Amino acid sequence: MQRPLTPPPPLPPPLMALASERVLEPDEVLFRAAAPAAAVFFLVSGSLRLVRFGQGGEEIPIHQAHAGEFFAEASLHGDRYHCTAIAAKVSSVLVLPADSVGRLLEHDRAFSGYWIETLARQLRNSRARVERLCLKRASERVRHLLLTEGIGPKRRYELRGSVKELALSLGLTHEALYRTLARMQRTGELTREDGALRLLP
Amino acid sequence: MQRPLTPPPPLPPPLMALASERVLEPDEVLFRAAAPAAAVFFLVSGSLRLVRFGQGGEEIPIHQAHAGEFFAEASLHGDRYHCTAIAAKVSSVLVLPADSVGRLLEHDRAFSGYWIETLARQLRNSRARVERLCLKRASERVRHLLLTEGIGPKRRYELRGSVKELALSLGLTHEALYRTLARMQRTGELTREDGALRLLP
DNA sequence: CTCACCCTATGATCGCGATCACATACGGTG
DNA sequence: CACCGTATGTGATCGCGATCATAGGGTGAG
Repeated sequence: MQRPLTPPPPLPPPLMALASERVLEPDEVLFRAAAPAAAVFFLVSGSLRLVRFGQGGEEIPIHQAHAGEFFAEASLHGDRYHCTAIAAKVSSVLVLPADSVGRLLEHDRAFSGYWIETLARQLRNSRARVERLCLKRASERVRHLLLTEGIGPKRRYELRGSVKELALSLGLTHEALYRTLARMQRTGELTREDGALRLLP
Repeated sequence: MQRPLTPPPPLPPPLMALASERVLEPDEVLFRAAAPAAAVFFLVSGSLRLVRFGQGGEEIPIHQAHAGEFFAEASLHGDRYHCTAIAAKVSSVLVLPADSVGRLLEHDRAFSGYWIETLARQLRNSRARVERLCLKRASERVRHLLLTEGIGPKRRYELRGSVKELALSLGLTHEALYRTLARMQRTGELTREDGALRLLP
């Protein structure tokens, strides 16, 4: 049972004033690549896949959005979405019209500061992921994940969603990740308890 | 002879007013991880490696900064550098004290808009790189690079720096990249002319 | 010039992760 | 209840990229 019950952080009131909520069913498409970029979104609950389609029509996963995250922030500066957003489960999103948010950015100094911090945090996360994906061995990627995202001296990492999803975000197949986790447990580098990973040495 | 002679884009005047220039010799360290984050930087010419050090003391490359890019933008929000910056060749950087830039962000609306666009562009680039690194095969990464970064219908990609550096940023060894480029040329997917790659689909 | 150094490039081998296959457990649905 | 879909594992095999080795070429220093 996956019920963390962590409410997403509240948004600034001026932003909430622009928002309308939309509930998505699994596999429902929120927007499609190349469609006019009309809005920025905030995921209240559930999760979405942001994907592109390869020349063979296969899905290329770009990002997995989790509760409490903005996505499609590029709508503020580009005029087209560059990926397709598909709900992975029942999800609730806040729709924030791009033009309204743009006006808010220009006139509300506190909000532009908030937005800069949001972008900077996402940039940090994305850079950390690049660093992780440049590591060659699966065990190194897992260790890096725990070292950079883990909490406390034991580097506890609560995994949101399934191990399969984690494997995807680590650039591994789920088989490779299962095996790597099992091997790291056997060698005593790692423990798993309910839905969390923890480093030992 | 690697002399693109593309001058970096000019910075906004209020930012230039805060800047002081510093010239680095090859292998000179600009800042070290965990040192107090005193400044944001802009690379005028040359290139730098942003690295961390693994538990074995080996360099883990995080980013290669090129002329015309900001780096260590996180200095505005964190109080420590989270990586070490080392000049890869003779380089010229603009030093932008974090507290001054922070004040500028609070008071200069045009500049905060500029900064938001800068962060958003970097976030897009970083996300594209994540997407690229999640591809399994080397040829797919090269194709993805040309499709997303290439210019014009022929997807021309001018490579800045050496093939070895490109291999690093693609998460490959240089041997693998050399071989992949050679194979793609043999199969007619790709051409190389002086310092550029071009797709031939 | 010679020498040192690095980039470029390719060959040979190895190991890790991808891939295919299969078993089990769990949760929801009719 | 039976049935289905999905997540969780594990085994067997294969292919690709990592790794080690080697060689030519270009450049700068002395």
